[in-house]
Amino acid sequence: MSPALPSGIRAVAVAANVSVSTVSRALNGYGDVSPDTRRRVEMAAEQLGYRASFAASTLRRSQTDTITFMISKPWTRYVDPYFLGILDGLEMALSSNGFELQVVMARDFDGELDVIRRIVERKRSDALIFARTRPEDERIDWLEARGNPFVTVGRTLRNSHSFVDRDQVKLGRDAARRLAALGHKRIGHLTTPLRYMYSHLTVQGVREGLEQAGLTYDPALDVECFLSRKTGEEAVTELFMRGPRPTALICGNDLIAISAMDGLRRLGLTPGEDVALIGCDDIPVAAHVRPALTTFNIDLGALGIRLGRMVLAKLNGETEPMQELITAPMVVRQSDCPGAGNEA
Amino acid sequence: MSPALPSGIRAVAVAANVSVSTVSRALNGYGDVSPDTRRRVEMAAEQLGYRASFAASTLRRSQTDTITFMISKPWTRYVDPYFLGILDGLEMALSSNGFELQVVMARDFDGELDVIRRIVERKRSDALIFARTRPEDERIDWLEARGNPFVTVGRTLRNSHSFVDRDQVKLGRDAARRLAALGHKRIGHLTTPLRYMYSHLTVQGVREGLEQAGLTYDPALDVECFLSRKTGEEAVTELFMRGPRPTALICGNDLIAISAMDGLRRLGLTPGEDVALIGCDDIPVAAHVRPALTTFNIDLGALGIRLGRMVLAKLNGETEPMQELITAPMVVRQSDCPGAGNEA
DNA sequence: GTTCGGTCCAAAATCGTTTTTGGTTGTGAA
DNA sequence: TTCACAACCAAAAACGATTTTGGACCGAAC
Repeated sequence: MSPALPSGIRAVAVAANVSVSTVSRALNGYGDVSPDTRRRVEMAAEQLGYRASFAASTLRRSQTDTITFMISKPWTRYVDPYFLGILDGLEMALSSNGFELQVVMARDFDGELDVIRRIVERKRSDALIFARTRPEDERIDWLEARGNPFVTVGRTLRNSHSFVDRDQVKLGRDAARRLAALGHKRIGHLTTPLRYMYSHLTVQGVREGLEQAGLTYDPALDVECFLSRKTGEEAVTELFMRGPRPTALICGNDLIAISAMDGLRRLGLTPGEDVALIGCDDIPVAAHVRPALTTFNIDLGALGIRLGRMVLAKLNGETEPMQELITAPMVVRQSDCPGAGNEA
Repeated sequence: MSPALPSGIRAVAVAANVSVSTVSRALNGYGDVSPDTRRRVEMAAEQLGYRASFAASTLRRSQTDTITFMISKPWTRYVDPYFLGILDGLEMALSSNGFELQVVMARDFDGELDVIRRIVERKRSDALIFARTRPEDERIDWLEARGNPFVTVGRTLRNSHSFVDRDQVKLGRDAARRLAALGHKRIGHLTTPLRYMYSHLTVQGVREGLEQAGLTYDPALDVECFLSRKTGEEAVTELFMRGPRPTALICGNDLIAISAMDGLRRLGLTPGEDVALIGCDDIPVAAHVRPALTTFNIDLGALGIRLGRMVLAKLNGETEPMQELITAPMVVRQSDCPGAGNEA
């Protein structure tokens, strides 16, 4: 009985007429290999379609060269441009440094920590990234306690970790101040779910903006929207039925704003004339609806790139928390009309 | 010098006062382990936060229990609901069978095959799934030649492989027939990029529908849209400037339709009154724009689940190609108005 | 009192790399 | 001629799990 045919790196070694260890050194760019030998090995590998088994090399090096991004599933159907835009930039930053990006999905809120634990405990990834942070976030607590590298998109109440985030406070402030400057006195706010930290930051910004403009903040003008259930349309109906009507609406995102327009029309009001609207995110359709939506643009690709840089720095031994805020510029279109206070 | 502290499965074995192999058998649900021992092992593992290293168990079993979905990057920013909706259902189908879903992104078209090769040659995944197939698709050729399990969303010219797909032909037919029945004689088509197979199938369906309705198909009424560059807005301008104007537009997707509305208004036409529109995909805003968009809904979650089932069947040894078509029902709203032919 | 069958478990081989350790070859200087 | 030193390479020891192989123990049957 002849010995089994060699496979894997061994086959390459045979083909290149060289030892196994030499193949490894040649392919991984180490020294101690003559240029000639290196080329011979590379050609043999190429010809055999050989690449080091991920499992084997990971096991030996205890490094995956892989970064994992976790997508929160409950939101996927509605805020995808958000996630995919980030992934776009992130992938670019990582792949140009020899890392691979890999994405996993969490079934639901409770599942998120489970997903993270599976990844980390099974050592499938060198670092983690996720978004949609909560004011108190057990995922962050767990990762911090375990000392695992990670970066988030979004802050928490403690802010003890590394993150990249949009400057939501400024964004809320800018929206409120613009509407106030346009003469609006009663400004409503259709917020994104308050389960998320960024919603609170926006509320805070709106409040600051209103107060800076000499208006008082009235919580009764805020309605929390859940895109999967309560759209802007329903929120508008509720808000306009229950008390003195606002003349302007700050909307937590563009989808809320666009469906709110529909709700306004249902009440016989003309969005962009009777009621001003400002959205957030500048999704592709924002420029094409009527009235064209005034909103805040965010360069998601750039955000992704910064995330990538940050996580790579962490893997390079950086231990201090890194925290970056990105300013989202307002894109003025037509939906933010002057308020009655201006006409008076 | 005392021996190093045991770690990994060995630590569990010590804690449970049992041999290493017994721990493995207990944790993986094999026989030959008494219920009592099994519980002791499970408790020890739980307490130590132990899980089998992915690399090690993969190496030994040469199975990853992981399915990879590849997202084509060029489209991410615009057609995202498409991808994430599918992933949603897919994740569900896989995780309930003990498999993990993992997503990778391809930088560009040429990068797609590279990504696939990396995954397959490094044995990172048991099977592959991807969408956006082309009439001739080298990814499929490569995977077929190598005999690697995979399933696609979308067909090719040869159709020799397993896929799940929307019934684009029927969809195009339905759209054309409806508009014809509404009295339209000149029906334009703003197509998705013809690089993709599904665009061709839609064109074919539209053509069939027109001919069934006694109209002749005029290629001069088709304009190819690239969402990143030529939006529906530009396409409408081009189409309406260069010849006899159509009175109805079939749009390859909702984003094209919504931006086409904007283009129509720019020409002084009222979408949904002067020109009928039908979109495709039923994205979240479709119901909220004015006029509310008539479009085709597709249950992406269901599509994902079918994909998952199919790929699992393949891993269970099924070798025959499996091919499923999903019918997308039309959602009638307001944008598809009667044509002049009806009024005459 | 053996022998046999079951039930359980320990030791060792294995998966395919990387990395260490040590050895061989050849060249130039003493 | 010999020695030191490069420059290169082969063999073997990891990495951490799974799985095979074989052995211990116990009760029942002959």
